[in-house]
Amino acid sequence: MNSRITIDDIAAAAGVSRQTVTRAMNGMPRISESTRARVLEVSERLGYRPNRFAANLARTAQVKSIGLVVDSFRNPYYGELTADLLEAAREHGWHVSLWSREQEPVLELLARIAPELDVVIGYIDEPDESKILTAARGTPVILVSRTAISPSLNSVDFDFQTGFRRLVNELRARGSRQFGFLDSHDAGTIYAPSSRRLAYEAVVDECSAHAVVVCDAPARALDGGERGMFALLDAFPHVDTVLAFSDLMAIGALRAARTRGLAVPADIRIVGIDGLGLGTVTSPTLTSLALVGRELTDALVAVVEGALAQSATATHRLIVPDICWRESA
Amino acid sequence: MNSRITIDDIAAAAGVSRQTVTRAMNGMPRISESTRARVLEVSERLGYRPNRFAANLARTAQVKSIGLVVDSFRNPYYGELTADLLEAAREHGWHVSLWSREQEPVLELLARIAPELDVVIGYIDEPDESKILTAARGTPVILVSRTAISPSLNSVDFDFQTGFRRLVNELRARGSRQFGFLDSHDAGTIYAPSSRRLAYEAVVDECSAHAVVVCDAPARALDGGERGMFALLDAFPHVDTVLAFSDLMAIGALRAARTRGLAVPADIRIVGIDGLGLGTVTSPTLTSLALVGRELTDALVAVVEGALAQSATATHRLIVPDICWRESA
DNA sequence: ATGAAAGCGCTAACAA
DNA sequence: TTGTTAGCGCTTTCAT
Repeated sequence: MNSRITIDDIAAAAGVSRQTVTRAMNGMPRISESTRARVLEVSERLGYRPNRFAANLARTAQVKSIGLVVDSFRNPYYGELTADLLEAAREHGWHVSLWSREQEPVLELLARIAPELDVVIGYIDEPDESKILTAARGTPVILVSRTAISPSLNSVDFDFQTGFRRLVNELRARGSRQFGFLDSHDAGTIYAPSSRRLAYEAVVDECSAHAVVVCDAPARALDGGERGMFALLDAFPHVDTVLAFSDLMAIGALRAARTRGLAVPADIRIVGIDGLGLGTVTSPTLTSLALVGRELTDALVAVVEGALAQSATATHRLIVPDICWRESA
Repeated sequence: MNSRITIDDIAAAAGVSRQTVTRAMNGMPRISESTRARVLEVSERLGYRPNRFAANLARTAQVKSIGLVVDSFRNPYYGELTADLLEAAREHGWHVSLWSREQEPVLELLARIAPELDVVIGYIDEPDESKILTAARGTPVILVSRTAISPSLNSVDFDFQTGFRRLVNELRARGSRQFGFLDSHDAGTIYAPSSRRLAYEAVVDECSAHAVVVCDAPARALDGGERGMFALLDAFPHVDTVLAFSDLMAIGALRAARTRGLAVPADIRIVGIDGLGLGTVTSPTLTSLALVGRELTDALVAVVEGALAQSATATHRLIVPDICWRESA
């Protein structure tokens, strides 16, 4: 908004007061059509562009601006989530700005953007909640895909255990006996079992032996899923059903199975997590535990509303992922 | 920035002037460490959050804010582009906000967001340039994937003809003789050959007969690519090389070829357009004419800089897409 | 239908 | 090192 020419220039040029210019520019009432037309003509001719900071400063009802922090937009999961959130935000008149953690430590990013925002929704991999709160400097934060402990942090988390239980029951009904899980491991970090793996193990332990392989690759690496699947097939050849940390890893696993000459789902069942549209275009199409979608978006909206309302207590939502049955299982 | 408590509250509570609070909050010099600590402590305790509009209004050097308008974040092409642009913008200190055309007519969207932005980069499918200019209301616009005619519109376009010529020459050297093209057709619009198709035809006409099939599906529909490929194989069984409008359509074509029992690239070569990372995880991996990447990002940055400089004349860039050779051709 | 006055909350320049 | 004085450009009262 580098406008050198201001509302006063237009007012002078049109021979009216600033308020009249405001009325004309913002389509307000109490102005005659003729003066409105004249003012608009002048402002057009002079290339007037209102200063948004001045406008918002003076305005009483300010547009709420919410930030979404994701791992990377290269990951289609976040693309789909973003599209959903953008849609919901438009209905609520919120302004959404998007940020990825690819280039910058998350706490630095948070400290940088928080002052500009009314709420931050974030996939934030910082274990220390107090550090997150410090970085956010008073801006409400909504943690996604984890449950906040601190009373000042909102969160939206997934109930993987219930989701997995339903999934495993269904799979067993379809003949699955020996389960395997492909976990993700971000390079450069110390491996800790993901909450997805833990939930899987809790569920599977109840009924049968199972196998777990940790892929030395981030969730979005399809080749990581492929390599992990090879390792899993080598180590546990009896496995007949594989759950992967993400849809992308599952797609990699799909490739590995084909390379090994295994038919999916006849020889081995493969299930992803995410529920991406992408899973509809693989062959076979990918069965998945759906994370993105209406339910997640609705939960985010609800928690954002709570945070905007300045409510003293944090809001939390727990989502049970739905099974999205397709061909691969 | 719904802060009920202002800088004055902090100043009063800390027993200093507003200026001192500003210095403390913004890490400015000319303040003792002790007072800074005290002010920060007070502001923390009171939950003070500076009003960004007031700050930016008073500030001389305002953060430039550039908007990116894309079709949909569900399309991985825009995900990759977004990730690249975000990275570049961070280096330049620009603020990027992202918008998709999924929910709103592009001219309305433009009119709504332009006043908030210093530059708009957009994939805008409105043929009438004057309407775009009117909607933008003075905010510089950079059209992507088309060349602007108007002297007030910037643009970054792709030189498909040169790209295709190189591609076709290489493919012919590898044995391709009968080419086919899979064009995209957005539902609900009157079909007009895409610039990609026209460039392809201009190149292929020079050397051989060829086939074109129009998919009744948007560029991002993989199943559209699949259906189109079936149609193409039915109508032109002699075709040995297929170029698709996008990588996603090419991936659909890959599936169709497999369904028909055709080996890729042995029986038929398939080439996409986009150069997505996604093409590395198909089987076979997808050869593609790369659009996203360093070259596009650099061009966008250059044109944004031109637009921010308020230069009277619009900036234009023409990019020759590079061939990204993988297994499918 | 139009205008005058009074800020919105902050930072910049200049003093002290 | 700290405080004082002026605005930044716009929208809101409230008059007229």
